[in-house]
Amino acid sequence: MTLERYNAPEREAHWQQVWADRETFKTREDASKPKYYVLEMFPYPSGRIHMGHVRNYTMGDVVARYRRAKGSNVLHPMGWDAFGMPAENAAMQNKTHPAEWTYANIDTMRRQLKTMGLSIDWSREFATCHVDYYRHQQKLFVDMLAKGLAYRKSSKVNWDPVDQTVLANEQVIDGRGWRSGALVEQKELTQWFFKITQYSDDLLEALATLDKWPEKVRLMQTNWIGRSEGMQIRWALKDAPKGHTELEIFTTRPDTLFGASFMAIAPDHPLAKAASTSNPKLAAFCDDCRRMGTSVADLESAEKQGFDTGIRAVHPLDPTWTVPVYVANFVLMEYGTGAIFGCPSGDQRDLEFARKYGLPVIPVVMPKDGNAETFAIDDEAYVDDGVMINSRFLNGMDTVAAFKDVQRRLETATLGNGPVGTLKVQFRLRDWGISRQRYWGCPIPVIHCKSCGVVPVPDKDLPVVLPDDATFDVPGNPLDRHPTWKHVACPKCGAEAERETDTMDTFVDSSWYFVRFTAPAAATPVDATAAKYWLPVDQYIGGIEHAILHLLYSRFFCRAMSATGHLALKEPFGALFTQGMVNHETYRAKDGQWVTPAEVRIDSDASGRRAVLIATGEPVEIGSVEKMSKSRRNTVDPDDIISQYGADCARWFMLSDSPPERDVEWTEAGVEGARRFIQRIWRAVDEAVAKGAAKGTPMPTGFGAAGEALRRAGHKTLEAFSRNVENLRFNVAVAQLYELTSTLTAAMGQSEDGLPWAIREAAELLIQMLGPMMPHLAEECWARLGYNTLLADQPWPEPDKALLVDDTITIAVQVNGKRRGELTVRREATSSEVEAAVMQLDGVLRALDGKSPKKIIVVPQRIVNVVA
RNA sequence: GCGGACGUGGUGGAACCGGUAGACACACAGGACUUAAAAUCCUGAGAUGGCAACAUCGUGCGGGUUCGAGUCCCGCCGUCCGCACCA
Repeated sequence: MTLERYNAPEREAHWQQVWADRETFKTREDASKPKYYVLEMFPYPSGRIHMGHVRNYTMGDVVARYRRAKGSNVLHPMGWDAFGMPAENAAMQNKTHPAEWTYANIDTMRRQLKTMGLSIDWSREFATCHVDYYRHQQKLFVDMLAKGLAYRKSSKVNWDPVDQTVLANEQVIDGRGWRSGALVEQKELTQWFFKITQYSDDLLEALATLDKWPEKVRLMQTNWIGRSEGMQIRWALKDAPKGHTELEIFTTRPDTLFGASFMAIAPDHPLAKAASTSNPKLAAFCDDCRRMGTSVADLESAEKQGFDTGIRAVHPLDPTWTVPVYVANFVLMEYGTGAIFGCPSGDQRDLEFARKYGLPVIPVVMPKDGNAETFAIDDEAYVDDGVMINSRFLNGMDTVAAFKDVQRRLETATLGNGPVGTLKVQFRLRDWGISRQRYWGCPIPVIHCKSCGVVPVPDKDLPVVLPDDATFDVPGNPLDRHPTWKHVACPKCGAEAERETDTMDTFVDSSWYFVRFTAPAAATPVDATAAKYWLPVDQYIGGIEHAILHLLYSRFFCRAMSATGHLALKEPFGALFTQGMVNHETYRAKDGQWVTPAEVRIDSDASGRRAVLIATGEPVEIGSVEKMSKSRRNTVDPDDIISQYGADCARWFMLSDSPPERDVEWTEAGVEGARRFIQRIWRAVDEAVAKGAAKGTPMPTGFGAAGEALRRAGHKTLEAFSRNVENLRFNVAVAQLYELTSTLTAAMGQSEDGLPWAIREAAELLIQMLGPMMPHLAEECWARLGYNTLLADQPWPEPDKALLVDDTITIAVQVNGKRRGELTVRREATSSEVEAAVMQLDGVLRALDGKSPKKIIVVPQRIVNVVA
């Protein structure tokens, strides 16, 4: 055979050029077609693309190309999540500018992505660090401010006293700053927040409508929002500082009120602060508690600690009963009212606290089948529902009835200015703090004026542009220390004023980029017509690591943008798919150093696999399979793979074997397998051109057995493949193409009237199905099959329904549930026909051993079970 | 601690709604072609016993429902993930 091997790198460059020249993937608004918006989470321009990107964008590209062929008008854009800390860190280390570093990375990564042959409309590309993007984000901010969706409040930050800078949580390692190693302190700063809690209920309830999201993600968001129903109850205080006549707490268990033995308030609670002024020991205790907060690591093991304030609280259901008020380290100011009542018998934390400080433990709920005389609490609280005991008028009720009874009594009782207790829904969700004391982010467009206060930058003065000439040689916020940038006149009164020097969290940038893609050049943040046509995103694909924050913030932004008139949409992503990670074996040399896969050669035989260093032949230890990471040096550079084997090979491997939601292990052997398959397709098409009918030959009137079988295989594969791609079951779809290829190859070894036509048909179907997965090879084969059109422009073939159902079928025959043979019958065979045929089978007769069957269960077209 | 997912050959994984377990691929073994190798093609293979036909066992473990269970139910064991003092 003189057929040359398919030269992937060379042909891939060719087809990428053809697509670019013809603007094949440029999206045009076309109301005559149904729209389909496919989006993969846009990358952070960290330097180079990695295999995770390759997997993510391959999956998205299969969907995009498939939908396009199916007749949808597809939007498949790409951009850059380009603001963020790494650029600023790089600037400090390398004495460059964050913009320079970022744009250089974008150029590299764009070039890399283009070698993947993605069907992306590159004309819509943008980077969030460009003023043409963030100017619109500033407009959104100003509008949210006007609507009360953005506000300022005092909040704690991690403060590095040596570097004099604010640290993100991930920059705090074991309670110390990641650069300076100094002990991190908590510092109060006034910061900007988005009022996401305004939509707590809506964000929670709308999860039910997202039926094309993974159950896991919806559950994670449900837990994150954390809705709980309970009561807010006010207790009168005795011996309290002036002005503190009562204490309000939140509880989900008002039914256990008679089990109360103490009150506990957060160290930051106003009552704690008031009591501290006259009590130095208490003040010292509160300070201790605050320091504990910094080292999140040992929070888990932190012991319950409390301090008796001397204040007493009056039980709301018995004015003669008082309990002590403690400050406790486990009560959070941010949740509920920052105060609780302690019921040790019904809550494990309260129990530990009570045991430590010798407080009473009164059992108030026992299991339904419990004995009130003997039921006691030892070292485990009883937290389940049950029957009330030791609770006066509640005794004998179940917990639900007791809740209602207490609610009725507290709502009618009054204290001070209103009812003692009110029904209340609490959420775990907190407002979203967006202030970052950094340079490389979207400036928050407000001005602080001594007389006018916080003044939003007027629309006519937008955008607030980052100054190019910031310095990065010392820690701290470059915007704040810039000599001129922050000094401006107040837009209201004209007096000297200062710009806000905080920039926005980069999660803000990624909370609406998918909207901007629908009209990336619009003069306003959103083009209403384009947004209405394209949104919501039909299929969003990305990593599970964004299951909570990014997706929740984007859902919030849709609501906020709708409230400010920019959008009319609640949910941004109709369907979500979370893909697994790319893993690789790890290798360690004798000296314990990690070794990269590129430096290692694997030899394997029946006795196992061994790894050696290519350079020296020295043996290398094969370690566990881990997520690709720089620290373990088990990464494979997509550039190397693509330049050596081609993009199609990398794409095909990513889609094969592992289900897309699960982790995939990148292996050299697997890549070799993909490469072999590419050559196999190449040869098969060559053979099909030689042995198949000429292009455009009319269909023969009849086919022999081989032709008929090949046609059925082709159409059945088409039907199943399409279904699997639609359900993103790429690994199964891939297996089907392997199978069809084998069937086609085998058929070409035969000869029969009509078979050449069937061969051409099967080859064409195979190539068309291959199109979304290995687009370059498919174009090449399409041309070889005699077409001068682009495969990328071909409509998706429709299976011939008549070929999907067989006239005769083979079904399994069981005796007592054990398979004893099989039976080939007409598809429409009646149960009695099947029964009769079954009783002729050797295997059945042998298994029956002369006995006659009790009954025969016939499941049409499925199975027969003879019960003896 | 709470919540969730998963557990199938040597490996990755298939198996629609409860109906022939192991598709497809990798690795392996044998064969063909070749002076040889590479490449390619063909064949084999869950385990045990048997020359074979075939039989028995087999989807983490133990029970259950069913004519029939990888799939459904109950109880364990293991692995992974998320949240974590949320009152």
